Amino acid sequence: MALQTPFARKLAAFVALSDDEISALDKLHGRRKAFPAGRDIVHQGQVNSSAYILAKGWVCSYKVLMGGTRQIVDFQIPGDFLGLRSVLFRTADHNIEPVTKVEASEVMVEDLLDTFRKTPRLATAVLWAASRDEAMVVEHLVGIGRRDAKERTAHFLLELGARLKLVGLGSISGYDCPLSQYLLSDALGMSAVHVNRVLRELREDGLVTFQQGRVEIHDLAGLLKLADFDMAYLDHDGPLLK
Amino acid sequence: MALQTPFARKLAAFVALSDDEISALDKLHGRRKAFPAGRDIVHQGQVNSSAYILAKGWVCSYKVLMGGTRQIVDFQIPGDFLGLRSVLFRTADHNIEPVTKVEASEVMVEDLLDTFRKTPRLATAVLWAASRDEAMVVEHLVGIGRRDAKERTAHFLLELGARLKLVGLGSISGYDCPLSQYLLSDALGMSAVHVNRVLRELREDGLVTFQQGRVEIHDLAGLLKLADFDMAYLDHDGPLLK
DNA sequence: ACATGATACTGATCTGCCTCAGTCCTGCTT
DNA sequence: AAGCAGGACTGAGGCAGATCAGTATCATGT
Repeated sequence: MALQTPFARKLAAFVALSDDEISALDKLHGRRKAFPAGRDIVHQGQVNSSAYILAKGWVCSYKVLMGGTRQIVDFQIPGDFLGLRSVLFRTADHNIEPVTKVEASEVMVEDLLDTFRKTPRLATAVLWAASRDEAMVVEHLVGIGRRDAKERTAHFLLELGARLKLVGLGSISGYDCPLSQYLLSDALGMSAVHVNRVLRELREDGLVTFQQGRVEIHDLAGLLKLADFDMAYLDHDGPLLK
Repeated sequence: MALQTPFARKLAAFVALSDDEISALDKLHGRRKAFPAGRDIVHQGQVNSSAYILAKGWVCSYKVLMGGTRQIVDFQIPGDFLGLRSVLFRTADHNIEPVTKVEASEVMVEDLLDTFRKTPRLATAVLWAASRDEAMVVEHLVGIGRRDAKERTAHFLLELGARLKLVGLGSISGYDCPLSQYLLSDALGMSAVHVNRVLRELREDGLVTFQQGRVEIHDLAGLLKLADFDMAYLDHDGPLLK
């Protein structure tokens, strides 16, 4: 059976999926819903929210704190699972906001737990996918904690490129990116003003340009070196679970 | 059947465990090993490392970057799972270093995957535990990205207290803490010098003292307010999965 | 044709935190 | 008892990045 969805394709990188498992995954996809850009799909504190599998468009997950400032934890792109934690914890611990117009399949909690019961290998696969997401958050943590603004920005652009390439939405030399400098600043933990200056510096150094919604990587080697980028945490060679 | 280990106690917060499941969990605990403080249990890039369930002592997980600086991602205390990602990814993406003398039970990969296959509810439970860890990492990310040094330190001390209380190693008013100011600085993403100044400020404000390995919380309300602390991500009211 | 609102971009000033360069104290080694 | 290492602690000076206060450009709607 062919791998239909980007989500199945992602899981297949870890667990060699049987036909039964693939069809169980397909059944997981519930009603397809559309969301406009800007209005939250899930918000902090919401109980019994749904989970989704993202089919089209970009979203970001973020947390708000007292001062009104927010920290974007990660962006999600097609094939990514949304709101798994919100479901497992019953109450959402973060907001999810569409960056662009978005289409996503709803996943019902009971269906999810039921699928785990009937096809335990899929539970392991989802655990793997969640661990991969955690690895990404850890990488952001390290970036914000110990990389300076320029390295951090470079790293971010490289990571995004690598992720998009894995789902067929970009190449090593460039990709379309709907993020504003404000969104970038909320994700990178710096001011929008500074994001702007850093992007100018990267441009002047001949490393990357990010203009009109398009990222072009001009000097990959230089960028990799600046960012100390190691994509081990995104890339694995073949399914672990046969 | 009684819940023997802190690990089982933690999982029971999410999944109501049957006798069969509890004994499956117990069988997961392999050889008990001891490690001296300071020498890494697992290091970045190591392949086929084991996972462990921490029984005694504290460890930290950290990543090193080019400049030789490191970022501590989290500390683990008894009952926590160590190196799950290293196992699922086949190669470790971070280091694990004992902060004190440590005892831990080794978990073999095959046993783990086997347990998931035979008792799928345990797979869901481990997924939940992993998600809880991710929630903690997310909270650190937000802290480093958007909280200033004082708020961040306050938040850290509160979180540690809450976690220790859950496993019976401390109370709301204080706990023993074997961390040096250097370790703190690596975790909080600031210099040791600054950690020292911030701790002094917190002490002078009458909020907390951290001296001679002991944290005493003197003004809980004030500290909670300063840190904008919300323990929803650590605390859940009863098992989700009956 | 003219407001309105996003987003990109810039210069000037201010500040939180880092770095350097120490001191003091305690416990360990020889 | 001296010597030494690790950790807590302090002051002075510097800098990365924040904040403030704009301008320029483009796409909306009216």
